Amino acid sequence: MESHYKNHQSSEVPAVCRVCEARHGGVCGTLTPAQLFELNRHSTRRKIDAGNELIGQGELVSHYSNILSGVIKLSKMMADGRQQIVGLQFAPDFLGRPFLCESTMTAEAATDTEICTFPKSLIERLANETPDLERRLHAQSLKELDEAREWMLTLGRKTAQEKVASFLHMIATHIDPENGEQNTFDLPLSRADIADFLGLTIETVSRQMTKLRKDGVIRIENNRHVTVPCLERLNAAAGND
Amino acid sequence: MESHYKNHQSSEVPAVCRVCEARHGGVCGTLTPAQLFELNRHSTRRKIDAGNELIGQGELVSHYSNILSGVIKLSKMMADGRQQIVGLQFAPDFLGRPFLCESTMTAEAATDTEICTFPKSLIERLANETPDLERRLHAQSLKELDEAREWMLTLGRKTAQEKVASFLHMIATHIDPENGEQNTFDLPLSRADIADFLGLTIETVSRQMTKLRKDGVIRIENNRHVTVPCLERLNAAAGND
DNA sequence: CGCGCTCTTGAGGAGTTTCAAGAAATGTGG
DNA sequence: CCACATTTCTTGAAACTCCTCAAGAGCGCG
Repeated sequence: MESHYKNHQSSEVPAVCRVCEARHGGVCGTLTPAQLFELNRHSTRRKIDAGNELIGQGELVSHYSNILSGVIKLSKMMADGRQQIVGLQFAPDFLGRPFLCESTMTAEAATDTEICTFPKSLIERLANETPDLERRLHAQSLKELDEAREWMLTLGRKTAQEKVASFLHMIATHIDPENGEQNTFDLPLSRADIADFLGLTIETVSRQMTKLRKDGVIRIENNRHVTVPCLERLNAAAGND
Repeated sequence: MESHYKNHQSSEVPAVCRVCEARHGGVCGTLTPAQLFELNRHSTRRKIDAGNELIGQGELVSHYSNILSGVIKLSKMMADGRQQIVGLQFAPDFLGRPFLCESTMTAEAATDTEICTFPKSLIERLANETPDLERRLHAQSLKELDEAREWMLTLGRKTAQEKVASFLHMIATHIDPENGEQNTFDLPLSRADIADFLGLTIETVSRQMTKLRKDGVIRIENNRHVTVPCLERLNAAAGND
C-alpha cells in the first residue's frame, strides 16, 4: 500500500476512487488527484447492515461519510420515545453536519449500506483549501433544506392517503428502477419506518397502502416490492397539482 | 452621495453600515470595508408592511436581502390552497436561496419589516472572492436546516397542545423581550399564521392557547401580547424532555 | 355607533389512533 | 424440506383528537 501512494503521479486519481460509484455525484468530485490521495489515505470503506446505527443523537461527530450504496435514515426522538424521521439520504449523498460537534439526530442504515468514511478535521481542512468543495457541501445542505421543507408541507397539511402516496412517489423517483420498462422497486423502509417518516402509525400506513392498491394506483408483492403503473396517477394521489 | 463614495478611505466601513442593526449578526460582517462599499452602492433599504409579499412561489429570484428588523415567513402552498409555513426568519437573518433562480416558496412580511436588498449576482461574486462569506451563507443554510428538522418532529409527532407550546417557546427565545425582567412579547403571527405554521386550524390554535392560559402556563393580553412566567413549564408543555 | 376583522367558543362529525386479533412472510432447527 | 417460532404486515372495532360548521365576543376604525 505504502509504495502505491509513493509512486503515484499527481495527475492520476487513486485506483479505489476511480472505480468508486460515488465519485462524480459525491463530494469528492471537486478534489484534485493529490487531495484525493490524501483523503483516500485516511478514509475507510465500511459495510453497514440494515438497522445498524451510524451515529446516535447527542454523540460526538468525528467523521463524515459518502454513501456509496443503500439508504440512510436520519431521525429524531422525543424523551417519551416518539420518533420522527427527518431525512433520507441516498447514494451518493454526503453524510455529516459541518461546523457542529454534537449530532442532533440519529443516523441509521435503512437498508444494507456501504459508506466511505473520513475524519471531520480532514474534510474541513480540504474545504478551506478548496472553495469548490465548500460550495459542494453548501449545495448539499441546500438540497436537504429544500427536501425538509417539502416534507414539512406533507407532514403539516396532507392527509394520510396523500402522505403515503407522496412517500411512494419520492421513493419511485429516487431509487433506480430495477427494470427499465416499468417503475418497480423494493421499498427501502419498513412500514414502521414509513410511519415514522410520515408522522402516522403503522396501521394507518398499511391501510392507505391497501387503499392505493385497491384503487389500482400501485401493485404490491411480498410487502416490500412495489410497482407504479402510472407515476402521474400516484403524483395526483399525493396531492401535487 | 457620489462624493461620499469617492472620499472614503478603504479602511472605513460605509456610514450606513456602521449604524446598521444587522451589521455584525448578518452576512455583511465578513466583508472588507471595500467590499461593503461596493455592496452598499448596489443595495437599497426597504420597509415592508405586515402582510406584503416579498417574493412569490415560482417567481424569479434576482435579489437577496438582510432582514434588519421584523419577521419574515416562508410558506408553501398546494394547488387547492392548503398552506404550510416552512420557515420564520428573524433579524439579522439573510434571506434568499443561493444557486437557485426560481423560488420554491413565498416570502411574506409577518410584521412590519425593514430589509436591505442587493442583487443576487453581486452577492455571488463576493462569495466567490470571500471564502468567509461563502461559509457564513453555508452556516445560515445549516441553521435553517436544523430548524426545519426540529419542526418536522413537531409537525409529525406532537399533539396540538405541544405544537402550540413549542411555537410559543420558539418565539419567546427568538424575540428580544421588551422587558428585561419577565419573558413578555408580542406575537409576530396571527392565529391564522400560527395555524399554518403548526399544521392546525385557527380554532384548534385558539383552543390550545386558551387551555395554556387557563393552566397558568402563559398570560395573554389583547390577543397578541403574551407573557411566559416560567419558560421551563412552557418547555415541558411543548414536550421537550 | 355600526362595520369589518380577528379571535373565541360550542356541537357534531371525519379521520386517525389505539387496542386486539389474525394473516402473511421470514427465519430456525430437526 | 417441513413444522414451528418470530417478525412484519393487515384488518376490524372502538375511542379520541382535531376539524368543520356555526355563532358570538372583542377590538380597531371610519
